Amino acid sequence: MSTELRLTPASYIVLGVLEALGEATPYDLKQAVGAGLGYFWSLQHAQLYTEPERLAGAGYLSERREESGRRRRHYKVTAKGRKALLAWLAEPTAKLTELRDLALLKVFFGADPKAMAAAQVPAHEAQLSLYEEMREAGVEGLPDGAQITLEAGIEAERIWAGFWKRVGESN
Amino acid sequence: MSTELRLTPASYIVLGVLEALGEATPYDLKQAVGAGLGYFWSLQHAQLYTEPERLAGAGYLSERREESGRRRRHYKVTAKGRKALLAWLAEPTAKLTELRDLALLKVFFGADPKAMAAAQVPAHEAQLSLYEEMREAGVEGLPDGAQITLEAGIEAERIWAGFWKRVGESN
DNA sequence: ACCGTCATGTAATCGGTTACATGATTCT
DNA sequence: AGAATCATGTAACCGATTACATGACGGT
Repeated sequence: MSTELRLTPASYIVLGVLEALGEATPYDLKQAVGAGLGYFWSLQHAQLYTEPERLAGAGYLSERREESGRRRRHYKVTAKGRKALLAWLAEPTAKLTELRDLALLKVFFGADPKAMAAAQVPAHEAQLSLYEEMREAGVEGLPDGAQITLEAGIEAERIWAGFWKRVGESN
Repeated sequence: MSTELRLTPASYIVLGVLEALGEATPYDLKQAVGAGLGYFWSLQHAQLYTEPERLAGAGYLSERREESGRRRRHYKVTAKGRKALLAWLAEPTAKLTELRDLALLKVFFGADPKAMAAAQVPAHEAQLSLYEEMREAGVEGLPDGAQITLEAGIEAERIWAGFWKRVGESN
């Protein structure tokens, strides 16, 4: 049965969110991802339809389809899916993320750093404010992982705002 | 003639490197990318064969093929290519890069932060050392853009090393 | 001569994105 | 009732990755 398939980060996002929600439709996933995770790892909404389908086909999810009306698909993590998720979570990674920052790429190839800074500073500051508000709003309720992730996001935005500010001010 | 085509970051990397090198084979590109840029935005070597082909097909590059021996392909930026590159460079971007960090993703979904920190701290510190050595080695020679990018890399690694260290030490 | 590594490419696959489309709801 | 928005999905394309393969070259 089990069609072999490669599990990508998107796969684990679906598994992880679904595990937290219990049972959900692609639209539920979209809402859940958009509520937080999506800020640092977003997915196209279409992928929240195709990825569960892939996973269900390989036995990581079970699918239940409504009989009437919208015939929505509801997915749930199976034992196999849960096992895969937990195995992935249990394995720490030493992998480093590449920056892949478009603004930096342009500067690397000779774009005017000052002009880039002028565009980047406000953008990073806005994102920083947003994250800080999120922290205020949900101080207690957040699960540990989400809390740590949010802190990471705040630090990152703070750094980049500062970095570009300095670039913009350098003589 | 001009087949329309979307220019991706990979396209601009090829254009940018090629503009700096004058004329080059895919292997030259690979070497050039690996020498620096690749640390923050890497490409598969196969893409350094297919992407120039795409670009040449649309008139952004000219192609010259060796008659004898290896029949290597040599590419050069055309006027059209140069124009596209410059237009891209001239347009500052306010786009923010998502973190998309695998370690953070796992922690978000419940992986043990301490264990993750234990794997991430040394990795980030090693990368930091590497960048600092690069800075020592090439203090004067680097073009401005590369210099700024390197500084950004150093800051980023410093932050992340510190971040994970704190995560690992928190009680 | 042989072997390992560097160099050079092609083929096949597929995840992810973009575009297209229609069904429900809610609000005025 | 009509418009706007939210919800839900499918289809097609394609950039990027993976896998496969062979050629040249330097050293022993």
